[in-house]
Amino acid sequence: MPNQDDQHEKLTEAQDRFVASWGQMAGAWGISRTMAEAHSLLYITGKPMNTDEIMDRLQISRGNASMSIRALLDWGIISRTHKRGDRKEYFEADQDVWSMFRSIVRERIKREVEPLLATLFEIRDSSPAPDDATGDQQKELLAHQKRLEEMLSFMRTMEKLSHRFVSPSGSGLELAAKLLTKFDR
Amino acid sequence: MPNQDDQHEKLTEAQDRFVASWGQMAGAWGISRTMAEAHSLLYITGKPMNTDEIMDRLQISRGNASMSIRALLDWGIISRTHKRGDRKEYFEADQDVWSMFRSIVRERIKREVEPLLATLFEIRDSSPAPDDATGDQQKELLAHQKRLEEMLSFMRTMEKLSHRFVSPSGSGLELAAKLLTKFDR
DNA sequence: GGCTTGTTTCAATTTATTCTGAAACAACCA
DNA sequence: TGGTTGTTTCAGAATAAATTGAAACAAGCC
Repeated sequence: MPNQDDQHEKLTEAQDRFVASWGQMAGAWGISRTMAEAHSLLYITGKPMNTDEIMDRLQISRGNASMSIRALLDWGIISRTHKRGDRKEYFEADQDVWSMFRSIVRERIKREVEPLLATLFEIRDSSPAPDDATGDQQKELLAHQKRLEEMLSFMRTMEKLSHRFVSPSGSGLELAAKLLTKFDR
Repeated sequence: MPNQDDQHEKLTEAQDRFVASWGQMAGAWGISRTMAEAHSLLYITGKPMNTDEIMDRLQISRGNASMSIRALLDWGIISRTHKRGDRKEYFEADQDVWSMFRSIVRERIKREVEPLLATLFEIRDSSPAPDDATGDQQKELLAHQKRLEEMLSFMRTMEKLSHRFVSPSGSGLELAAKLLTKFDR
């Protein structure tokens, strides 16, 4: 029968593996490796931790820890807590994966989709009007306009779709997703 | 009334702006700036272009152009063409935004989600079994298991959902998306 | 005020990524 | 086969991004 230390060591090892594999995905999610690691550490341990504990566990500098934690707070996927009789700040991760995911989507729309949409509108408005041209040139301008419109319409559909998922009433996201996959093929 | 050269200059300018704004998003999408620029150039001009034309227009080196084009081919969002009487290879972008998007999702699932899922399964299997423990330790192991399971279940739902969108029969993606947003609030 | 504890900032450095340019390669032609 | 045109590769250079560590800052306490 395994003893307690054995068990604990294995647990820690599993946690570390979880953190590492999450860190690898960081790039894909548009956040830095440390951010991803800190977040996954808080998620998988389920325990509030302070800056020093995070530094020690991830072997990173104080500055890096501070900035990564700040960024996670800005993204809204971790939150501050306090322990009685301890002046340090503690941080904990949202334990609901779906709500965590919603926060990420919300933030990425704000940071990436919205600015791009704004630019696309600008470009459309500053593109030459097909009415003012004739013949082949007019065709070309019309085609250009069409491509812009299609991209715009796509982006707006995606934006609206995401907002739906993200909105307070959008907790249906989980249900919707499950339903969609349930009735597959 | 605007003359032809005026019009053409404005068109080129609009295209350049499109390419630039797309390039800015590159990081967020997990591809390099040049890849994004080359792709958006092919998309917005709608014309097949050869390596030299792309180099000139984007002001990049031959090596960079070659590698970026190759990567785009690998992602399946541009394709080769040829012109009669011209030995050069030409490249053109998929003009259907939705199918383009599907290719991207398909590729990202393959590159990011699937490996992560595999690792998560491994971690679950190598995590210590709660049965072997007692008391608080058992509680802790159970909580760990639960968090792993939730993450796994989330990722699998997402994977299935994406596969649905991506599958040949999944051309319904566009319709589904439009419907979902249509009946909003 | 001065002391202790905890947090943030940021210039300098390290690390990772992207890009260049020239050489190697490949395919065709006479 | 040698010449021409087009493409790919890759070591080194340039660029961008993340990280460190020490100093500055805050807040509480005596």
